[in-house]
Amino acid sequence: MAASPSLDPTELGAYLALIEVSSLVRHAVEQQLREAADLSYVQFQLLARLGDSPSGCHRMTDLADGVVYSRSGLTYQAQLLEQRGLVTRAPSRDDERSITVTLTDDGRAVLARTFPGHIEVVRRLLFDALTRDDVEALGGVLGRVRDHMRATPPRSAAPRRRRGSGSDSP
Amino acid sequence: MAASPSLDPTELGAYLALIEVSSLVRHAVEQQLREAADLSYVQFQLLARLGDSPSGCHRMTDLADGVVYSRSGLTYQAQLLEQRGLVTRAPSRDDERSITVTLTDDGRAVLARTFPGHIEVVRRLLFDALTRDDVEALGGVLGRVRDHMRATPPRSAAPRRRRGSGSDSP
DNA sequence: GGTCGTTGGTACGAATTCGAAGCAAACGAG
DNA sequence: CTCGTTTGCTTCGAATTCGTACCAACGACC
Repeated sequence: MAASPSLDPTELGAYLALIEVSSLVRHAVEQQLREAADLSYVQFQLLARLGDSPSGCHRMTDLADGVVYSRSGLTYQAQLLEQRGLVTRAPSRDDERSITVTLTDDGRAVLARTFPGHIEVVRRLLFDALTRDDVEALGGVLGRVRDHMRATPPRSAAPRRRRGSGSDSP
Repeated sequence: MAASPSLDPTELGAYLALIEVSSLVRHAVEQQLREAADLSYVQFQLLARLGDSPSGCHRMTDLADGVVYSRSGLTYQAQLLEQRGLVTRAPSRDDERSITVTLTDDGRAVLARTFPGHIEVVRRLLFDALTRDDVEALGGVLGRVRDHMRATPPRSAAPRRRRGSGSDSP
């Protein structure tokens, strides 16, 4: 283990700014969404992801992994969305244990109705202070980080069991 | 109001990457902190902020605003930290209704013990994929955004009352 | 074709989170 | 000085969140 894997002031500053900015954005967006469509941020993210998909559907696990959420939490949210008629849940044909979540027309409508306001808040908060170059730099760097994080380490859902000592053998 | 304040693909990508990266970092860090010191992320942030302060103390409200947390949530967390002896709470001398939260020696010790591991995770996740220039660009841009967000709009704690119709007069 | 380990999802309980309501101290105008 | 307003914090109830335990379906292997 490294004795002092300390961060430069620059790195520390970047990290703190990242957390602070994302918290503030989240907070603001959350209020806007709640007020405009009575959706939590996760719910909106789920709808957005489904709307983005060509098929308009996804497996539960992929959704949970995508929005970085616990599986049980996703079950809860999916139930809520289903009760409101914004999504449908049905077992997959390929894999009997998979549940396929599909965006309904109502869901798509809500998404379409909510998106502009959401975007507006984000633009005002995030991009009004930035130049074109800033935005490109930001996107580039964060994209690289995302790829890095999604590649190597444990995914959103940690491996099911956690054996005491070192070697978990296949 | 703008008819379509839509975001470029570039902007949208940057926004999504920001949310995704921050979520992943938060998630990873949270697990590490829980495991290493049985601290939630907020708790750690609070300790860190107090440790950063020259006086080692802050008002409740300033802490809540700093970490972007509800006031009631902060009360809860502060109680928890106080029970564990990591902070002290005492009414302020200047202002009888303010509570001053102060880091104890134990708290400082826990912070010192926990910091390296925390930093290590952040470095591995966030900075191992980045060049020096990347880090500087990231910090610069995000710093600018933070200043922008902290400046203009509603702070973490929304104004107390929200009158029905238009004119709230001073 | 049976068995073991893995994966996808759900129920349950415990802990957290937030907003609204409430209370007391401080401030400002008259 | 006194009243109305604002600010700082806590309590309360309701909703969310997560981890863990659990069940069912899949897959590999013998």
